[in-house]
Amino acid sequence: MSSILHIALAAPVYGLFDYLPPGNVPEENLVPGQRLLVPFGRTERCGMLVSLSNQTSVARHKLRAAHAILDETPLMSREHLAFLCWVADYYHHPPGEVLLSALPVRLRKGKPPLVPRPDRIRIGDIDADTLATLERRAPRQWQLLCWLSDRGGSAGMRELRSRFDNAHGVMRALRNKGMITLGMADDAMLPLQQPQFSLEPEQAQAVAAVASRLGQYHAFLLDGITGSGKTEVYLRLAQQVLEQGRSILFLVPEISLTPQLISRLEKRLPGPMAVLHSGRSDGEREQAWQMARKGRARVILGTRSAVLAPVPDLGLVLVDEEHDASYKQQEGFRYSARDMALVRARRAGCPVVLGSATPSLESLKNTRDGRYKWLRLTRRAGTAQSPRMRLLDIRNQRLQGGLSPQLLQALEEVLTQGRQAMVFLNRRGYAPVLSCYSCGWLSDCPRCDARQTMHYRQRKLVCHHCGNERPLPSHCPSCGSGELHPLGQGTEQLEQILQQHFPDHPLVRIDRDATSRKGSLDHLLAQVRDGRASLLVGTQMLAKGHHFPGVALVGMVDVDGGLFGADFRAAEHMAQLIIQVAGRAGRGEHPGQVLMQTRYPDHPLLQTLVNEDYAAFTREALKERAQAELPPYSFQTLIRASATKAETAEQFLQQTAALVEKLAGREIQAWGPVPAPMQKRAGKYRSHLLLQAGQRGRLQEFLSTFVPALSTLPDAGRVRWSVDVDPLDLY
DNA sequence: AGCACGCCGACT
DNA sequence: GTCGGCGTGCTC
Repeated sequence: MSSILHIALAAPVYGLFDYLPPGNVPEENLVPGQRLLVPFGRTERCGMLVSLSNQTSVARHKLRAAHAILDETPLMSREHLAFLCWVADYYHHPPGEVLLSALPVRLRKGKPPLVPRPDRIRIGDIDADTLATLERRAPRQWQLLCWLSDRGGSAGMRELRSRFDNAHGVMRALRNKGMITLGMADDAMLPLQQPQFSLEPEQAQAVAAVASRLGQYHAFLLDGITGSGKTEVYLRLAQQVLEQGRSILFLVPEISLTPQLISRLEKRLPGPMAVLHSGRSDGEREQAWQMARKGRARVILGTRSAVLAPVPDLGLVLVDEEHDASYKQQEGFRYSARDMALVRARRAGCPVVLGSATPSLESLKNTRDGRYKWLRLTRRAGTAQSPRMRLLDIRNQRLQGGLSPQLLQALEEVLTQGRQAMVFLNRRGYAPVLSCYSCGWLSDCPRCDARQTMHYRQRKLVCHHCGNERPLPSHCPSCGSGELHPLGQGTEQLEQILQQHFPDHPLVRIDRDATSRKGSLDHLLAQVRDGRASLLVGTQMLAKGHHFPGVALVGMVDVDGGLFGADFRAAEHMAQLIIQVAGRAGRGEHPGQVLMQTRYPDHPLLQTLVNEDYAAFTREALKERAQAELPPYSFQTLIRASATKAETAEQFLQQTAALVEKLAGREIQAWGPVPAPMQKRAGKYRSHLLLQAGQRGRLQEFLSTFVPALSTLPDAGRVRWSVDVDPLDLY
């Protein structure tokens, strides 16, 4: 009885690779979910055993034996493997890349799992004589022992670290003497910290609605305005799920996973928490991943990729700010963590809650269709009032650095009252382009169809699309004249202008340039929170998740950018951004005001947002989408191709379009090939073919024969191509 | 993705 | 005469 091992390998090849079992290994030792070392071409790779059978479509002589088993116990359950295979199938992405991207980096490379780091410290054997000398000879060790004994002889490692700086050396010394022991917490449920306050009626209703469905799949949209207390709803639900001994997967957007959120959850939810996100080191991520896998952490908090982490006994899935674009991976394996969160909940048989103040049109449509239950939080907690929004018509205005006299006036008033104000501009750098007044030269990027942005302090020109940079020229590279001038504004310039205008009011700028060093964002945010800074300038980083209760005025320098975007989702994203930014104002007791500069004050999108609300905007937008048969009323898949020559990419997609025609019925429409909106990017020419269908099932069925056939097209080897199922933006 | 093979320019 | 540039092809 010869077994065939079906193994996933990280290679851009569809399907699994078949191997024979390693020599001298009893077959019962092979379990799906184990990693194996296998020969692959001339090298050796780490792969994941997905299944065993006695069948293979590979010629007998090509089969090779695996070299070794890397894990005694499998790293993934069969259910989790099945989920990941489902994901690979849905996105028509090579299963090896999907399965291995769900592993922490070291494990993916075939390294042995890290030894679990002890998370608890206990008093060991204390010898009276040694103790006496310790007080004099090693005061730090003495202090630590006293602290431990005050807490009943044991404490959590995290607690210890926050209490003692650089506890590592002290601990090692004590451990060598046997005076302390390190180990794992016994996972006994700690008592819940009951909150001291009660819920608003709407919050209580939302909690009750979800709680009534614990133990079964049900999807909820928690549609709650900024400040209405969505997080409190999550926390109450999580507490109930923990009491049942099940786990919570809590997804948040990239930017909002802050130390404040982590510590808030830690205070309210008992037991260890696994935090998974890209800002942590590989080691930290692996430790957290293992905690999740073994069920030692019952709360798994993370960004996009956390949706792929193994979580046994899943009892609740939470997706905060579900509309956020960072849930969609924009390169390689282009999955949507929000959508996969729903799939996971369905497979695990547990509720899923999507929360947002500005739900995506997709989710709103699902509530209309009855697929999600719509839970609304319409009241701000406490006495906080919703901000007043006003448009500032800047046509025929004398602007100073892009700021109108009205906006400057309003800022002045707020600042002299001793309150905080925020100026928002979704463009970093000093100016989006540098130009020569004598010859018309522009700071074009040599590798993209884009301009290089001027960065003043760093004295350079940078392309925000490919990263290409050069020193800031003092004279025109084309005609040699000294008449170089920046055109337009970025946050760096705003900072400078506002500083000159309000020299007595300390200012903080928050954008990717100002916060690139680890921890600098928290440092800047702290300055705002404790009132050291009264003026904030920044990009959309400001709009996400941070609370600024003291901000009484929000100025938006330019809301016109999103009004006429080429992308059909541009208006939706702009509306979400405006509402999210507006939500930063007046979370304290004062009502805030929001001033938006525009040259199109009559634009229907702006009118609806200002005179009505986001809900009114979404009703209009959904009508338009339905009429145009655009998502969520249809389903799309984008085939992207890029090559060093524009014709090569175009040619491949023409072959692709012909293939669509051959394989598809009327139900699949193909648009293109068309050059991508920014055709040249990072030195490559990019082209698109958009597929669309009225039904998801039809499109999926088509893709499952179509995508594998793509690699057989004549020019497939000459271009880089990728399949983007449910593309979020068409760039 | 790696890694090789393979055919054309500047170097000990 | 070789070292090495990256185009193309394969990996159970």
